Amino acid sequence: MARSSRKQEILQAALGCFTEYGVEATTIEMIRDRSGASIGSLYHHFGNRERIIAALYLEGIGEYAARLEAGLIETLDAEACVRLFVSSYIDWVVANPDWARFVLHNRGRVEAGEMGDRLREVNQAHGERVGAILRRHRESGAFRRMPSDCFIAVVIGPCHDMARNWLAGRSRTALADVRDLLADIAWASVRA
Amino acid sequence: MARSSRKQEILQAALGCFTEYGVEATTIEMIRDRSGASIGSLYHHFGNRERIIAALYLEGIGEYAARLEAGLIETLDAEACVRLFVSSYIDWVVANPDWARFVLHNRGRVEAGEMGDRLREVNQAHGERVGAILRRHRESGAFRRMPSDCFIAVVIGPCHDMARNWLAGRSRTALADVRDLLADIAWASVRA
DNA sequence: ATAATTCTAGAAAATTATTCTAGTCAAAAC
DNA sequence: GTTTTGACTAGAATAATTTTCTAGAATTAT
Repeated sequence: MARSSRKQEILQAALGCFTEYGVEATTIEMIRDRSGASIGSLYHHFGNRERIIAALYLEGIGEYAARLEAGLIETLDAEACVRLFVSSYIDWVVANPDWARFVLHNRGRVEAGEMGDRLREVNQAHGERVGAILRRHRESGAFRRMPSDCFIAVVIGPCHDMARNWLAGRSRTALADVRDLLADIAWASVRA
Repeated sequence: MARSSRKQEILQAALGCFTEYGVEATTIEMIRDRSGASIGSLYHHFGNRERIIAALYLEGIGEYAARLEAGLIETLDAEACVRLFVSSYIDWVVANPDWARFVLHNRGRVEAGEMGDRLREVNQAHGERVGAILRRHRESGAFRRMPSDCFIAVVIGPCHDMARNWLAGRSRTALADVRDLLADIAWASVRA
């Protein structure tokens, strides 16, 4: 067995349980069962239940953030930049629905817990890198003037809501089908 | 002691604990302590921990939904209607921050749990009443054509994100100060 | 080969949630 | 005015779940 594969097996088992039964309702025993690991192994790798949740969360947003930043670096045009925000988010959700659902519903839990500081660090670092890229466009006058908090919320907020509904099976519209519409609206909302 | 005041005391105590320590970390014992109730009383009123969470959630969205619907009934103009969505949401969050934070972060938990069906019923009924009001405007051509799922997400999504950030103390901008800006953007995003 | 380290195992202990029995209290029925 | 009924409270007992702990297997480094 490859090194630390057990750790990944546990995380995958946990995500499976969380998706199927909800985070609250899954017990350590269920994760142990599905992963084939022992209690000892589980606690060796993660220390406690909460850190399993936090690890899954951090890995999820990490992958998405990396993708977004990689794309942004190559994108010089303000409009393309805004559209990339929308489309890379939608693409990630469509490609990783279980992970996306978990991440969308558990930020508060992780932030309130012992890994909260760690998460805030990671988010802040990511936010600053993205912010630096956006600042160029803002200063060049490509965007309507508004607080930067608002800018992010306006661009990605509709995607979050739409994804949440789609992931919960509440949406009659396929998420992938509204990618371009949401990108249009996002750009129209923030252009100068 | 007025009838069923104990029940409300327990709910308030629970919300206090959830705000202070997070939902995961608060135990029945902590709620018992803060409310002054006994274990027996707690279980008499709610049956289990999850139903305390669900009751708090349902009461929270209920109050907000009632306010919104009351406003919508008196609003005949399409633009005013969209602005009302934004402003009544922001006003509610500013007036009830703890409750708003709890509701924003625990929808998934309640939906996944035993009260999930009940919540979906309530949400669907609310959605249909609101949808009926919006349909008039849509059919009169006041709105840009888009799936109704998208419409809601575009109007209220930025508010959700902004509120989430503000409630978590991540926002430098006061939420009340961007109410009109968000309403402007919402209307610009959905007008024909 | 052997020492060091990481990892796995599962029983034992601790913590937390829930059930259960025994009541109190206030109002309705008689 | 007492009895009865049902809602409510109490806390001990029980059950479920998480966490700790000790021992040993597997892997890596020396």
